[in-house]
Amino acid sequence: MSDIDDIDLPDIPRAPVDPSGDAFGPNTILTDAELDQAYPNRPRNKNPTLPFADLYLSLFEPLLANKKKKIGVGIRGTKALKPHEIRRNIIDRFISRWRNEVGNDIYPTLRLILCEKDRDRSVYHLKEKTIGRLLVKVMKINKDSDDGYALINWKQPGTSRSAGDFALRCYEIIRKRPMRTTPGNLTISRVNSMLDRLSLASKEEEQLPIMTEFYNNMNASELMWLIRIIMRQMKVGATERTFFDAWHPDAAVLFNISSSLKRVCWELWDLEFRMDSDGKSVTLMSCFQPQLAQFQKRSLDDAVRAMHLTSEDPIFWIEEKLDGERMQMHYENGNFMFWSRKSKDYTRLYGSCFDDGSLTRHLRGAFHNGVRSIIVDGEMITWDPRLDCIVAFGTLKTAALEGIRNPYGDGPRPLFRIFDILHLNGECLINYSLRDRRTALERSVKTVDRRMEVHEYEEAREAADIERALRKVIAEASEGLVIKNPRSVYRLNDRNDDWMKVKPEYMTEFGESLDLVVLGGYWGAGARGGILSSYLCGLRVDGNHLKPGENPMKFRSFCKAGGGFTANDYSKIAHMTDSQWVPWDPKKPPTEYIEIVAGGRGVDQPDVWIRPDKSIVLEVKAASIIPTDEFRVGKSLRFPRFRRIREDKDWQSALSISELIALKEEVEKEKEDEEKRIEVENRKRRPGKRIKREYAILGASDKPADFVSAGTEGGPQLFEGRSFYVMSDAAMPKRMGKAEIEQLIKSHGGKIYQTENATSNINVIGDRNNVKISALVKKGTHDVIRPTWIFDCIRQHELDLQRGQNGCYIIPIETRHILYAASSIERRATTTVDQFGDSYARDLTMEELYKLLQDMPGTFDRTFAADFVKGLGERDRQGLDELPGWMFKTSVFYVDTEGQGEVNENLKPSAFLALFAGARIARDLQDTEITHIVASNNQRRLRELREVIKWRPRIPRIVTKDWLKSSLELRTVLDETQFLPVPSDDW
DNA sequence: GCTGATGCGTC
DNA sequence: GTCCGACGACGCATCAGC
DNA sequence: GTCGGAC
Repeated sequence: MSDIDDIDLPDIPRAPVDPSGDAFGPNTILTDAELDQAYPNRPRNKNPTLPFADLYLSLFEPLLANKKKKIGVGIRGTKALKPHEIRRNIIDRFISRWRNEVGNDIYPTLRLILCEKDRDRSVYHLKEKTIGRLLVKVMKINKDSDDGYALINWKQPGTSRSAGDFALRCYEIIRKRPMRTTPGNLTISRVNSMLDRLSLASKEEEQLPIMTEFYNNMNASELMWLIRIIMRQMKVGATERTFFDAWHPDAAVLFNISSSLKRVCWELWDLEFRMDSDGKSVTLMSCFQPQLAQFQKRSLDDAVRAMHLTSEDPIFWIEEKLDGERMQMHYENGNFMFWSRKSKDYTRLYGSCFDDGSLTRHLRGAFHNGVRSIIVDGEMITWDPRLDCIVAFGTLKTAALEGIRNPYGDGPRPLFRIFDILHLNGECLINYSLRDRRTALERSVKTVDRRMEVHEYEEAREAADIERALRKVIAEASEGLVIKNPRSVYRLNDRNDDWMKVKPEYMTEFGESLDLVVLGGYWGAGARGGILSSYLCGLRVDGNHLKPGENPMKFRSFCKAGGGFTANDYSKIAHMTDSQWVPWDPKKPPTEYIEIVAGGRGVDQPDVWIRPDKSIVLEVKAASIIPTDEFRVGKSLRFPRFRRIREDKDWQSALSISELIALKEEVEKEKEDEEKRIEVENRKRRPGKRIKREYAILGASDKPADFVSAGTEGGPQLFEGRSFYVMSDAAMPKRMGKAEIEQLIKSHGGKIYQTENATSNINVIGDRNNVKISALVKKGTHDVIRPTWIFDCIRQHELDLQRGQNGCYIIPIETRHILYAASSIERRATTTVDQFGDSYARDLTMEELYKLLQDMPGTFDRTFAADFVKGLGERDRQGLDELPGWMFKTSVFYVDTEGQGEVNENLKPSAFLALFAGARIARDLQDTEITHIVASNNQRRLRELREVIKWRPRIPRIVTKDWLKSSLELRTVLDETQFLPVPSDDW
């Protein structure tokens, strides 16, 4: 008897495995025979499909005409129909006409009406810009003519009211041509096959003839609606819900379990037929619409109330909300399939069997015996095995691709965290409670360490439990929490109170809130056509960033804000900035005031700009500050949204670049503090139990802190005379945009090029295997060095400067700096030794280390250091191999003795660590070269220390031993302010 | 051949 | 409450244009 | 993802 059979499952008949559904991907064009086999009961039409023009004449335009609520249209004696009732009537009439005149197969037309849900035809790669270009060619007009310009700049307000409505603008322009005015004679079926061809065409030379064919056979209205279909934006005031309801009472259910329009049309054409509970099951290899979590905007108590706790079962669940991608996985007898939240097939990325893919090849033995088939729901995240932590959002695809190329490498890789199960061995589980599903999940899936894991949850009873979890989440810079009702069934394609997301912003105003100056504007689309609906915001250049002689009213682009405005906000802003807007000329950008990313790169240039002193200040809220290449500041906002107009502020009092850096640090510190508080609380409750911080390695999120000091004025420049080609952003030890890295290099005198052949002896920098880097690696002409090396060099340089040394010391390459070695640097790196024979890269045993320290001649007491090695406990030695010998080369440490003349036992290992990393150990606190004091958190002693060092020209940083340890673990000198000893009296 | 523009899909 | 469209950031893929 | 607005 297998484990699964232990689960008490009611006797639900086994759902048949559907042979149709998603087994054929988009654009598989099947023969009739194949179709007959896959869909034996599909309906056949008795007559040809209706003319394409009928769609707009009897459906789209009538629907559009009844989109808005009309008052007083009731005919005398009858009750006025509500717009949605009118719309429903229109749809009903269209469907019944189709049944009468054509037959029961409505699929050809429904896939045009609900084009955004049609997954049987893949994407066209055509949007406004490209369609505009094609149309110019199709109509053989000059792209610089008025009409050509109006097509490309479709959002720009002009003479007509079509600003922001691309299809409408096309209509206006097409209508002027000597074209047919009466509808053409293309049938819906013919349009479908032409669209099939269009979706297979990828190049302009293939697209153009098809578009021309459309153009020659349609009138302007038909073309307008065709363009809406191609762009998958009907905007007709009726979406799939309305059509499904009109088509068949089970249509929505079938769509939710299959995501297939084809099945909705071909299996539910008969109104007499109703699906039974068996048919309503989630089935294997058929993509279902996942359940979503509702945003909880009321109080935590309300959230708890929504869990419907009873005295018999007063429990709800708390899960961490993971910052990855929602993914469903289907498995049957060695075959896998994956789909994303919006039903995109990702099997190619993660694998179809145990022999391929970035994930599935590692999943042998992931299921308990007896599991023949299973469907699970979870979050795909990125895991870095080297740091043993979750990698920041946005790296998943990269990691998965790398996992395919290099399945057994030790780089970041996909990790699938499963939190639900929908199907097991032929049984659909959606109608079981979450708690029962969980039991089934735990009995069927085995953890494959850091590849596929069952997501943890925590049982809770009251709001205080959420609060506690929330604080922990803040400290770990996590996304938030999901609160789940363990008694709830799985509701497909639904957002309800059974799953609720709770975000930290709710409690504390932790989300960043920033006052930004508006620099530019963008014309809006659709309902916001004809107005400036989105604004380019910027930061004032100040401090070191402003070069002498520059206009102090200089701003750099930082983010765009286009959400959160009410209609009233827009009119107010329009009023406040009236007649101050200047069209943006890409050839002559107003660089005196506004800097955007140079060289044509970066985010779209604004349509219009405004002088900062004539502009306004917007308060913008965001989830976090993130690195970017698109904005000149090098940082941007995640999920930015407008809050209010700051009429009390102007360009001078709004946020500047230095203030942003300060703000960022402050936010991080607050998080640290919060974390400490929770640790204290937890300790009180469970003394001795260590806080498990599996997923939040110190410094993994954002540290080391920013390099605030750009290069020094006048002094020697670290990278003087060196050339660099930065090929990617930095993933380690923190994420940093390509532009930001380039900026960093430039500010230290380095020259930046955009190709490796620009000059000889170029340093190629890269941190991931993107296309460009892969191509270069293939050529094998250049070494690719990780950005960490740049950071290490700069940090070292900054330390040198602190100590008054002006030398420019370039750190030798170590193995960990190498992304790819074409030459012999790898060998050189491993054989590089310093003057004491201390390997930069090779692991040292404790014996070797002990000997090394004893043999070292020099200015300080070697036995003092060597003694530490002997005295080290096993625990302290762990994880301290492979230490970079240069890291603290120019640092002078004083390990506090608390005036006892004897180093505190707790601090002993610190001294050893520092020493090994190249630091000098000062024996006397009076030594004025001391750069760092390693101290405990004894409040009285801290006060004494600060008193002693207060007047020194170079004030040493007081740090905890954790700073040293973490710095060494991460191989980077971390920001000291994150590791200030926190005074406490109990030590 | 490389670069930038454009589109798609994730959040 | 629920739905829907108009917006934000990123990374990757692909093609047009030089 | 976020948000406002229509219903």
